[in-house]
Amino acid sequence: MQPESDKISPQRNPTIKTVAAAAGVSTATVSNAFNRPNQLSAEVRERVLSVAREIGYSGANPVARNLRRMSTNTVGFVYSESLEFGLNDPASQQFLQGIARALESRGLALLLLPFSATGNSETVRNAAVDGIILYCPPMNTPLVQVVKDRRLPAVFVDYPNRSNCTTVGVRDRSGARALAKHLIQLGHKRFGIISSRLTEDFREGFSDWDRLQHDFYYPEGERLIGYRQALEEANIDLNRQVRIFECKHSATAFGKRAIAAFLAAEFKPTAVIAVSDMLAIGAIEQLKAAGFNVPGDVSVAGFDDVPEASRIEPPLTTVRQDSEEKGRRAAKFLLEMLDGQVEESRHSVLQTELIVRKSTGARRT
Amino acid sequence: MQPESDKISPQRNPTIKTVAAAAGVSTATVSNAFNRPNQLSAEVRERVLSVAREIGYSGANPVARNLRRMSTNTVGFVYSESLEFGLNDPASQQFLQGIARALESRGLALLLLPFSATGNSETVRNAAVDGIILYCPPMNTPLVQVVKDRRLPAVFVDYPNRSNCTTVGVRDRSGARALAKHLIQLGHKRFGIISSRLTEDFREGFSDWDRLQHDFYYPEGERLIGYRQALEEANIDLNRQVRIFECKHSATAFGKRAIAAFLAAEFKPTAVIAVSDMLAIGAIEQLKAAGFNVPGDVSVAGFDDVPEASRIEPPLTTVRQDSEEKGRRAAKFLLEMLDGQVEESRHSVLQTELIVRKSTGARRT
DNA sequence: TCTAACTTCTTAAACGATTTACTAAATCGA
DNA sequence: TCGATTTAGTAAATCGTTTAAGAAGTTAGA
Repeated sequence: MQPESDKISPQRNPTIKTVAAAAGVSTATVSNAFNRPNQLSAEVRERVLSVAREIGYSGANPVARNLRRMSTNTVGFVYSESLEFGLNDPASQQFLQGIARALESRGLALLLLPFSATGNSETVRNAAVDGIILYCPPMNTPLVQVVKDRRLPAVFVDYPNRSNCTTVGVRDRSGARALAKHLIQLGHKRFGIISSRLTEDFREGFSDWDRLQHDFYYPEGERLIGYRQALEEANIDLNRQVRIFECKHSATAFGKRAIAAFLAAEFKPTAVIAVSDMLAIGAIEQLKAAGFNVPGDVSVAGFDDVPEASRIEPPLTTVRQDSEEKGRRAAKFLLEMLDGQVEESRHSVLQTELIVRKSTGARRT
Repeated sequence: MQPESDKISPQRNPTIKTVAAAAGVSTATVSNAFNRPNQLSAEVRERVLSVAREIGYSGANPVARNLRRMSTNTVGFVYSESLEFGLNDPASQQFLQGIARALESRGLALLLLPFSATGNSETVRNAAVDGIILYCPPMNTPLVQVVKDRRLPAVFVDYPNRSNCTTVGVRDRSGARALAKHLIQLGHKRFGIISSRLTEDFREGFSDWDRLQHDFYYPEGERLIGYRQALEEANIDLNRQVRIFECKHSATAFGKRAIAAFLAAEFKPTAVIAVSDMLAIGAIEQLKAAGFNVPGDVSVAGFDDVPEASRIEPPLTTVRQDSEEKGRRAAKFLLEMLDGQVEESRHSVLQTELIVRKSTGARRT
C-alpha cells in the first residue's frame, strides 16, 4: 500500500493537473495554452500541447468548464408528450428544424428533455442548460412550475399568453373557424371531429364538448373552439349532427381508429375535420380502405399543412401554420434573453391560412 | 463601498450556501435534505425545505452536481450534416425515435450537437455528455478523431466496422444489389442514378463512378456499389447506359432537380434508382409534373422505406431498413457501455429487404 | 456504569476547470 | 543606470455541489 501513489487512479482520464505536472508548469499555464495563446510564449505553449497530446488530454472537461464559466452553451427543449411521439410528428419536426437552424448559427447545442405526462419532471429540473423552450405544455402541468422555478430564460410555445411569460403561438382559433366555415359553405351538415388529447388522461373514444371546458391542451382546444364557433353560427346541432372522437396522440394510426369507430357506431359524417394533418391523413387512408371516396363520399380536412398533406392522394385541405418559423421565433426570443437584451416577457402570434386542396368537396349525400 | 456586502451579488440565483446560512445549518445538511431524507431528522428537513422555498432555491445547480457526480445523464448525438437537414430526413427521424425511446425509459436526455462539415467540431469537443452516438459520419472527417480523443463510450452508426469501435449498420450493399436486380429483371437497360453527396464538397451535378472510389459517405457509397455490382453482372455499360446525378442533400427538392437535369441533358432513363426514398419521391413528383407516367414511362425506386414511401402515388418500390431498430440498438450498445457491462467494441448489422410496390414496372419503351 | 451502536449534523476534501491578482524577469527610454 | 512598462508565468480563489470521515449527543444492552 503506497499511501501516495494510490491517489492516482490509473483509469481516470487525464486532467489539466496531470498535464501541468508532466509539463512542469502550473495549471493556469495549461489552461492558457489552450484558451489564450497570446498569454504565453510560443515555446512553452508548444511543449504544453505536445505533452497534452502525449498523455491523451484532449481538452478541458466540459462540465468543469461550464461550472466555472457559468454557462453551458445549451438550450433545453421539452416536448409535452413522450419524446418518441414528438419526434414522430411532422409539425414538431419542422418546429425543431426552425430551432436547430437558429441555434446552429451560434454553435449552441439542443438538449431534448424526456418528459412523459405521467412521469416526473426530474430531468427538466436537473438539465444543464442556459435556457428552455417548452413546446405545447398542458396548461396545468407541474412542468410549467418547474421551469419557472429554475428562473432560466424560457419561451413557452403554444401556451396561452395571458400568463406572465414569453410565448410564441398561432392563431389557431380563427384558422379553425375558417376551415369549418369552408366545409359549411360546401353544404356539409353532419360532422365528425377527430381530436387529440383533451385532458390529462389518455382516453380514446367518443368525447363531448364538456371535456374541453378547462384543463385542455391549448392549441387543440383552441382549434376545437374555432370549429364549434363556426358550427354554432351555422345553427348546426352540436349534439346530434356532430360527434367528437378523442385520440391519445396525433398520428395516422389514431386517425384510422377514429374513422373505424365512426363507422362502427353507424355515424356517417359527410365531413371529417381533424385537429391535425396526421390524424386527417390517417382518416383518409382508413376511409379509402373502407371503400369510400374522398371527397366524393366524405370530405376530410386537417390542420398544420405538413409536407405530407400536399403529397397524399387526394391532397389535403388544411390550415397552414408555419411551424418552422414558429421555431425560429422561439429561438430568437430565447437568444435575445440569453444575450441579456430583453428582460420583459414578449408574445408573438403567427397567422394561419386556409389551404383548400382536393380532399374537400360539395356535399353529395 | 461595503467590503463585505458587495460580495453578495443581488442578481445571482440562490445557492446551497445561501440556503444553509438562512436555515442555520451546514451545506451538507441542505444537500441531504434534498437528496437523502433519511440522513436527517424530519424536523430539520422540513425547515430546510421551507427556507429553500422561501428564498427561491429550487434545487441543486445541475452543472455543479454533474461535476461532483462525474456524470451528466446525457447522451450526445452528432449528425453528419447540418442538424437542420438531419431533422428533415425521415430515416434519421426514425433513428432518433429509436434512441429517444431507449433513453426515455432511463431518464437520460439527448443532446443534439450541431456540426456542419465545413464548420469546426468545437461543439462536439465541449459537449457535456456521458456518451456519444455518431450518425453517418463521413469516413475521413476530423469529427471521428475528436470523438475518439474524448475517450467516451461511443457508437458509430453506418460506419465501416473495420475500424476499432462499436458500430451499428445495415446491409446496404446487398439490399441495393437486390433492388437493381429487380429492375434489371423487369427489362430495364438505361438507368439514372440519383445519389447524395459522395465526397466532402457540396457539388451538384452529373458525377461518375470514380468519385466513389474513396473518401465517400459510407452508406450511400455502399448502396452505389451494390447498384454497380448488379449492373455489371447484367453486362450493362456503366458509362453509356448509366448516369449518376449527385445531390447536395437527401431531400425531395434535390430529387426533383436531378430529374430536371436528366431531362435537360436529354438522357431518358427507363429506370431511376435513388440512393434514398426522399430523393426518389422528389423524382416521382418531378416526373409526374413533366408529364411522365410512373411506372408506365419510367420506373422509380428508392432506399429506406420511410413512411412516406407507401403513401405516395404510386407507392414506392424500395429497400426496407428498420431505422428505428437501428436507433434502439445504438442506444442499447451505448447504455451497456455506460453501465460498464461491456468493454470491447461490438458490431451489429441489420438486414434489408426489397419491397416491391407500384413505382416499378416492366420496361415499355 | 460502561461500552457499543445509532442518530444527527458538521467539517472539509474533492470534482476539474478559469481567472484575478501578483511576482519575477526582461525590455525600454532617456 | 534608473524607473517604468511589458512579458511570462504562478498561486490561490472561485464556480456550486456531494460525500467520506468524524464529532457530539442519545439510546441500548449487559
